[in-house]
Amino acid sequence: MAERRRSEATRQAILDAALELAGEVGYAKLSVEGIAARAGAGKQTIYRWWPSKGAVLLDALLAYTTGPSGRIDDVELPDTGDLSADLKAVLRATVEELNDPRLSAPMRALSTEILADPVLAADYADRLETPVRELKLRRLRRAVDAGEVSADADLDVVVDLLWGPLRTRWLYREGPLTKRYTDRVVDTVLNGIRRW
Amino acid sequence: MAERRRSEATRQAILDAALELAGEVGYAKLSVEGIAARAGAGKQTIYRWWPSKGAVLLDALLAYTTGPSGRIDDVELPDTGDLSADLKAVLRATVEELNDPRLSAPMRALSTEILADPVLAADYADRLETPVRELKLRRLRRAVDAGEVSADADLDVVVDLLWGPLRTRWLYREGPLTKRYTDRVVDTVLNGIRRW
Amino acid sequence: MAERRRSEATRQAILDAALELAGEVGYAKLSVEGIAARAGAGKQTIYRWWPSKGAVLLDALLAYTTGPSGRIDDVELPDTGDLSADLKAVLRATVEELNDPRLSAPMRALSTEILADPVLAADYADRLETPVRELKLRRLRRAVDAGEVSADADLDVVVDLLWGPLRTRWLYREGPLTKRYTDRVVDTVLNGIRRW
Amino acid sequence: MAERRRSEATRQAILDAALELAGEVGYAKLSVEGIAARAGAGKQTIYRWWPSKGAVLLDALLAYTTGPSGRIDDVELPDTGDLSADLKAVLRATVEELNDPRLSAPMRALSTEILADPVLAADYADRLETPVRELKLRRLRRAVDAGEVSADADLDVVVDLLWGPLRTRWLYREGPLTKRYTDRVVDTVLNGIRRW
DNA sequence: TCCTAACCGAGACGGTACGTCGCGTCTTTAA
DNA sequence: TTAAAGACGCGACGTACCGTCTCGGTTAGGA
Repeated sequence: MAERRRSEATRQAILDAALELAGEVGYAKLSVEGIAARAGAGKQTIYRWWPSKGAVLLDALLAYTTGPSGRIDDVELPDTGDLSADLKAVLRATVEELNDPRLSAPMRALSTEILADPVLAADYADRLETPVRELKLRRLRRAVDAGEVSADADLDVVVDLLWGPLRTRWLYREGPLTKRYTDRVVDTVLNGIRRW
Repeated sequence: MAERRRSEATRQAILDAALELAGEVGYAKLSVEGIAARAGAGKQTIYRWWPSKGAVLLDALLAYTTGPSGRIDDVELPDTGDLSADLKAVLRATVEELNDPRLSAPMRALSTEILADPVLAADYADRLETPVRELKLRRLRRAVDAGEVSADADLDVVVDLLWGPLRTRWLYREGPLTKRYTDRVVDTVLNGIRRW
Repeated sequence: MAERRRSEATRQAILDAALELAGEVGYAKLSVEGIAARAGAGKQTIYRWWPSKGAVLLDALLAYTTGPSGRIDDVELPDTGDLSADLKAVLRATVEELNDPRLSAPMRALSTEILADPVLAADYADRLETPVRELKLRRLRRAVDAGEVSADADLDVVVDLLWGPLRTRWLYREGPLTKRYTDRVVDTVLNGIRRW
Repeated sequence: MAERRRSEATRQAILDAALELAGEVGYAKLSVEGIAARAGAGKQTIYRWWPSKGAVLLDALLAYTTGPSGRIDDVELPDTGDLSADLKAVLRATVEELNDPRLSAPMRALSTEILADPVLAADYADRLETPVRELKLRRLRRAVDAGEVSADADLDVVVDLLWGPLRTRWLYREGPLTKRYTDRVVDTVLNGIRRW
């Protein structure tokens, strides 16, 4: 195994410190030096195990959102048989997360790192974006099977339509994130806007 | 009058330098010092007129995209009477812009600044996002009037659905930006995914 | 005449401001910008008439110490016939001046400029140091004529011996400037230290 | 122990660079930035260990004048039994030092800093001025013991009389520094100027 | 159980860029 | 023509972090 004598306590302290500091001081003032100091760790310890500040954040967020198991795959989106209701419920939960500064601040920090660092972007895609997208696709495929959704819909595009606007709105702070907004997104995606 | 004896030549040199450098060295290495050096200007001259690196970029991009007039409002999206075709044409143009590093690099740099700076975000919204959104809304309203689009569609949401996914895909580098992708977005938004 | 349409009021305001600021903020923070602002003058006005910050200070101190006449030559050191008493009186007056921050601070500022600027040093020598030294030499020559002082004394050296130590002590802050100290200097210079 | 893991090589490089630059560019253009660049060191390394540019110069001069030992106390002024000859020899050596730009330029730079910075002045007094003065006083006390010098002479004043005029002449560039001048100073101080 | 390597905290180091201050020059407008 | 005002290019300031590099001290494996 690669990491043999790594101190688990220190690893946790660093992830915690990163999350806390991102929430407290914001992305712009988040520094490796600061994380190390808050964690009571040496800078070298961070550089030994993570290639960048963003990688620390990614690990921290993954650990935080998935809990101790670290597994995403064994989760499923709700499936009550009513796609519209299920999507609205999921998006409402997302809105709640994005409105919680404890989670939102580190996510914004991570996003900033991702924008500037294609390697981190790929890592993020592999470890968070893709598995989560797979969840969403599974739910949509079931809706196709159930005859709720047209068989020739491009489900990848549908995922982007459902979650993309919310992310953009949040990132650019283009407006308040409300449940009314996500409900309308779901309705519009389902029904389209064409007048028949 | 506000700024009276400001040097127009220097202002232009700074905006040009900012755009060039963002394209050449990328966001992470874009520095006020570098912009000043490239422009043959003093750092103080930049700090005198712009509150931040991002504000310079915003001005630079505005000047670049709107040309010498600086006006956005007197532009209109194409209206051939076929909404689907018009939207696809516009989004294809957007794809082309986002695939051009000369424009894409500074836009990415600006986005990074916006994420971290709410003041800049508001400025961006006022001066670029809102006027451009208004263009889009005008075109959609005409489609409503023409009976192409359902009268009870929330046009603000529709704008987000049409342009949001593209922006997200570009920002997070989640996949290639192709005309096929935007065509499908348009089709899906227009038709919806519900099976009738 | 060289200076034709020069504004006397502005000249005075600048000299006053220089003296005041040197006293208030100390040499290190004394700036042309500050003097101009305090005097309500433009920076260019200072650069038009003085070659350096130090030259302003020199003019300011000359104007202050000599009063409106601006003449030094028609002054004389006291001559009561008792050289020792006269020298002690003069040096006590000097001590008093050096202990007065209103005069001492600008003088220290001027000294700092002189150390770094040989041109200013020459100007200072011509306009202040040399005339004052001449006063001192005249008094000593009278003491020689009166038979109080040995005819083969090098009076230039004597002037340095009498005033040099005080200046060094003041510049380097090597000890308190007291009348007891200058009295002893006078006694020692007059009597020598050799044991007969 | 205070400073533990400080790099001795860097320390030396900084002191050397400071001395060289003071000699080459003069005080006015001596900058921390320049010293760091010349020494191949970061600015922060200088600020970490010295409170000011002047403190670097003081250390550099102390290291240079005392050699690797760093001790002043175990030196003695010459004592041939002839005070006049001994003093003249010492002052002639001082004249030579002050006429050597390699030493004189940094000393002038240090003096300029001392004028403006009382803290540095105190440091200078403690570490250079006072020990050297003690040397001088020891030689004079021996002359008193030998009966060469009157027992009621104030030896502190005598030190000032012997070395003060030279320093003033040098600092203000009031005249050439010659051996003839210092010889006359010694003679005058020893004999006094009173006509008996 | 001891030895010894890897890991740890701490933090100095050479750098880069920050945002600020003041320099001396310049240009504009008003008197 | 002089003056107030202040923008300009420039250079240095002192600070914050970067990522790399020692330094002991500690701590867990394999001998």
